Amino acid sequence: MNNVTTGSDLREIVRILVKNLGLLEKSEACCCGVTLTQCHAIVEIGRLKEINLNSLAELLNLNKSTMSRTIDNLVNQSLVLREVHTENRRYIRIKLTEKGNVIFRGIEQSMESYYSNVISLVSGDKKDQVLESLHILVGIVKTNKFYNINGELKNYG
Amino acid sequence: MNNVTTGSDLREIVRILVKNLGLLEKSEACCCGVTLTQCHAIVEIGRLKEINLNSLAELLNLNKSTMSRTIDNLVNQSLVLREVHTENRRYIRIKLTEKGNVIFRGIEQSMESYYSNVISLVSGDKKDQVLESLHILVGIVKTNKFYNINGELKNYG
DNA sequence: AAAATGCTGTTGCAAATTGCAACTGTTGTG
DNA sequence: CACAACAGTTGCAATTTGCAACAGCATTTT
Repeated sequence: MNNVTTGSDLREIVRILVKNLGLLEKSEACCCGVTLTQCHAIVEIGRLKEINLNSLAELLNLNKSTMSRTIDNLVNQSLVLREVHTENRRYIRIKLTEKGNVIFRGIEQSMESYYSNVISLVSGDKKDQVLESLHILVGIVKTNKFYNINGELKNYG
Repeated sequence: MNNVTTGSDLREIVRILVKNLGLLEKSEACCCGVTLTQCHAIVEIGRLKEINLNSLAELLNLNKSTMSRTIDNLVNQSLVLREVHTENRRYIRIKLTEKGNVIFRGIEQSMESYYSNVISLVSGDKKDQVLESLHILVGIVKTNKFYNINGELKNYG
């Protein structure tokens, strides 16, 4: 496997990965009676234990109005608690309810189980290599900038 | 980097990859005045030169009604040609117009350029390893099945 | 040949998602 | 105190999406 002169190979395999994992996430969301965005929100809130609206919107790359309504829905489903921050009343604290936590742990567990399975299918002598490679890619992708067709700079920090 | 006992690491880095690359795709779409779905459609049509509606819908994991309307929009933008298949008049042939091809080539080129850049940032002695690793993962992910929280089997063929 | 079945694609409809802009209420600054 | 800046919410309109019913064509059955 030599002479990597273009990005085509890389693009192709990343395409497949993203597509399959996108489907996986979608399925993961549907199974709990929440939408994909709601699912992402639950995971982020669950990980951070508590967050405010703007931060969550930024994390999920959504408009704050969209985020606000998404939280509405999660509150209505009793999955999320929204309370005014006592020290600065402009902010709200968004947390998971116990019911929300159940969903969250369920998602985490089945994701963990899925990825464990994937790793277990990598032959033993390649596991470290695979993980290292992904780390390398993440390091690059996280800090890399992207120029689109129109020459506009898109930054993905 | 040893003792990979769980899928957590893998999940985390894949998460970041998918998130960043999702953004990339989104940006790529917006820049041409087409939506994300339309952009995906253009790429698939461009690659296959010609395709029918159901196949395209399956490829993009969309309902055929959604697909039909997406094609409507692309036809209205003069990016896509829709004509009845002469041999079997149930089918339609979906192709790119010359204008659509310009967009298509633009997308392909800037994607290629982006991924070339990523690959070029991988240190020389790791390039082969990184590509091999991704191939390994794709092989697994493509054929792997996934059980969600409810124990329902989700198949990603 | 006629009828029945199955397939491809389209449309009516309703629900959900999303972003922009304007707004309310809160905090910090000059 | 007035004013600007900020966090979040809501009105609105556009878009997207899937389900179900439908029309047209092709293949199979009778």
